[in-house]
Amino acid sequence: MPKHEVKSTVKDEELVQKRREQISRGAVKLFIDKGFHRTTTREIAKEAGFSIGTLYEYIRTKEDVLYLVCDNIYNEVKFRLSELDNNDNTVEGLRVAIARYYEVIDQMSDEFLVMYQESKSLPNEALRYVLTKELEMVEQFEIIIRKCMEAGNLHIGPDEVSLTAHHILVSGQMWSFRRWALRKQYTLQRYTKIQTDLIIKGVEK
Amino acid sequence: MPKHEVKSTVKDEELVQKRREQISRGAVKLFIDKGFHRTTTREIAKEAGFSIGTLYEYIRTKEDVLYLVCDNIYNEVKFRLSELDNNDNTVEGLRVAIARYYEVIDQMSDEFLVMYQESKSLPNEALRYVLTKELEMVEQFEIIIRKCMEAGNLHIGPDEVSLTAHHILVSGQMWSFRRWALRKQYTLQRYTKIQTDLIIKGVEK
Amino acid sequence: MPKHEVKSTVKDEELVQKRREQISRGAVKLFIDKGFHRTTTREIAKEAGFSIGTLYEYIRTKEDVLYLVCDNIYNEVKFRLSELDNNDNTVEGLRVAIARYYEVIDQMSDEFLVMYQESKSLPNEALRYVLTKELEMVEQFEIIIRKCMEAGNLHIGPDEVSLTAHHILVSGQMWSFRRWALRKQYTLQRYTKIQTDLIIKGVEK
Amino acid sequence: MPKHEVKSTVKDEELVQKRREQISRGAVKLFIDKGFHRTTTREIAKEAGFSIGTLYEYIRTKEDVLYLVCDNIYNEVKFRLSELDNNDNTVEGLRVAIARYYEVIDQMSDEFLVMYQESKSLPNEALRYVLTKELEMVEQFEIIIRKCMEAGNLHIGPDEVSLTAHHILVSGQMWSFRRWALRKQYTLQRYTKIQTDLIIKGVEK
DNA sequence: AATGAATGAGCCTTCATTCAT
DNA sequence: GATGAATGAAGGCTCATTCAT
Repeated sequence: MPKHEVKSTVKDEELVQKRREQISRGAVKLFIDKGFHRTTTREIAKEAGFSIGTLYEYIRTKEDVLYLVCDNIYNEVKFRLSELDNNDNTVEGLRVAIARYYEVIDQMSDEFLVMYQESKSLPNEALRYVLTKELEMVEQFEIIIRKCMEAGNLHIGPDEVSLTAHHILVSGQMWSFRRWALRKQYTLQRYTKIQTDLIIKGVEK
Repeated sequence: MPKHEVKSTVKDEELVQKRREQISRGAVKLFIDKGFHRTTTREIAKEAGFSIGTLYEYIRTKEDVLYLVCDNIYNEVKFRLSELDNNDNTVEGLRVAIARYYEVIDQMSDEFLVMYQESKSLPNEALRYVLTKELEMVEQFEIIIRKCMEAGNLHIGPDEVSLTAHHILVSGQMWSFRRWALRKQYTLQRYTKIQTDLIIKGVEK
Repeated sequence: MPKHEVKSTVKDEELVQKRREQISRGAVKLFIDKGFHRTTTREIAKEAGFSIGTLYEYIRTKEDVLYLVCDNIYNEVKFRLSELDNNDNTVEGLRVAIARYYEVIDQMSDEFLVMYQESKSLPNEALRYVLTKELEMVEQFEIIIRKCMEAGNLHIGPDEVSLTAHHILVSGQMWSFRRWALRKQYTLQRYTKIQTDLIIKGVEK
Repeated sequence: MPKHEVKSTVKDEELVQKRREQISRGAVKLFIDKGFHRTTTREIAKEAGFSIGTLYEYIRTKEDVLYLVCDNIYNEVKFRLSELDNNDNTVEGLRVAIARYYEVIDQMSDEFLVMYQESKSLPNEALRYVLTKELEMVEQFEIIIRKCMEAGNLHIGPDEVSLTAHHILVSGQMWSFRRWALRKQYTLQRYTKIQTDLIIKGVEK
């Protein structure tokens, strides 16, 4: 799946990166606050620190901004999770990976919300690209789980690998989606412990 | 939490109910297709079968329509789940309840998606009301779980009751949110079996 | 060639006709003054006597307005020329027809200018429709000329019929296009006499 | 009428000429294709082969480009017609001049169209200058006609001289404006013959 | 109670022009 | 002299909402 491309009239590639960073950073704030549809391009430009004309030197449509935002969040998540790519094939390694993932979500809770609530507004091609990235994250956990299995540290039906991976992601998203309910009752640490136990005991023989 | 009230200029309460039913039924279709923001009030009126003027005799703002839709979906879900309110305190009863819930979600998948993706656009008061309903559903499962526990059929820490209930809801929503990925690999039956085992084995001693 | 259709959201067909009349009448004034591109839709609405929103109940794009204007002018011209459709097969009858045509152009000089200078901005389909109408006018004169020939009152090669008809139209348009130069030196009457002589003597044996 | 002046910040007069040549040459292409209003200054700069900033070193406004284009076309036409300035006072000489003029138009048909359809967008002063040039061309033909008359080769009322000259120009423009209709029926040669006969027989005793 | 024409604030986007480098 | 990033006024168009009939 090729990266969805956002056209810019500006030639200096470095500047384009910098400006898009500004756009994305500003837009998330606004999207968190009012959602994609209620945010105007003028507000986005203002928040990014330049004029509406300049904004449109770096994007072609408002939807491009949404894509930029989603793309940035994913890359950030991926980057933060990349450190997990260790070779610890124990269940403990899995636990750590899950915990790390929850942490990332906890820190980027707002961004997650935006991404999941607004990505449906992406144009088709961009949406497919984002879904691909989502699958990549599922795969990342599938790999970790399989390594545990191959090392004989986890016993689990082959059908359940994918489901468990999905489940890890979803339980993480739950911490973001339902924080209005969950944070009244649980700390991140407690939530992590309970969920991880649920997942791992659930799949263990 | 009092029900969020939608003002109408029409006196005949029965007619109001009937018309709102029409509005909601038509609007869901549109929201499923294009989302709340991309759907116009004119389209809603047309789908409902009457004029834009008439639409505004039964609602005050477009957001009222969204509320009507969310409210209707919740009521439908609640109604379908109400049959579960039995006194079967066995783990098997819990299994059946979960399965029933998944079934409902499977049948109303589109409506679920709408509700969860668009409810953030509700005005504050209405949003709170909807969240309340969500919590009521969590509670419904908490009650079933507690009954199992009190009957000695399930052993589980007190902290985990609420979380397990949330978990049931979320795993159900997952079937709706991630159908693009999950339905390629699982049937509803298989999904139900695996998830239920996960949940129940996870919480059992 | 089917009439190019302009969509309207308003159902009352009579009202649509009335409003479009208003739009066209107002728009010509503005187009005469500033041309199509320099006229804004807001100005068109204001000149027509209603709000921008109302304007867009009767057209879909700004180009529709241009089409309305061109269509109206053509119909007006055609209506005014329709009285010529007599059965006078003499050269005198041709003279009268030409004179009548020049008169119409003289009275609608501004409208003519607009039509010929702006019609290139019409969307393709509408442009073709307008050209068709132009050809119909050529044909109208061809018919009159042929009748003269068949009655033995005019002798002219078959190839030259069409060209003479075009020539009549163009010499008429010349009175509109070059008025800045011609009106200094000629009255309409004098211009008509000279041109007609030129045309008729030119084609006569 | 003094030549309309286009200001430039660049001192080197030779460079200015060269650059403006580039601008004009590129712009005609674009104007032919999309018209003056739909062509952007960026496109003009690109087509000319340099940056938008550089473009504005040689013009002050977009309208200056239009003026440059119109001026260039006129000069080209004038240059091509200058060879006609012979001393052949026969009717044959007039025929040749007309034929030569039609040829030029046939070759520069697109440019003609641009000039006549877009010159109304020129600022007032520039428009007057262009009209002056148009009159100069009329005069050029008037002179040829008068020479024929004085040599006793053509008999024509004094009033008709100017009109005939105008007519020659307009019949030439007609070949450009109405090519969509005329070229289906006539070759340039045939068109030239018929039109010239019409003009000359028409004015001859 | 129903209709649908009218309204206008406000949105996204373009593009001529400027100016610091 | 050349460049191209920045600007913001202005344009076309939409759509939630109202109100006279």
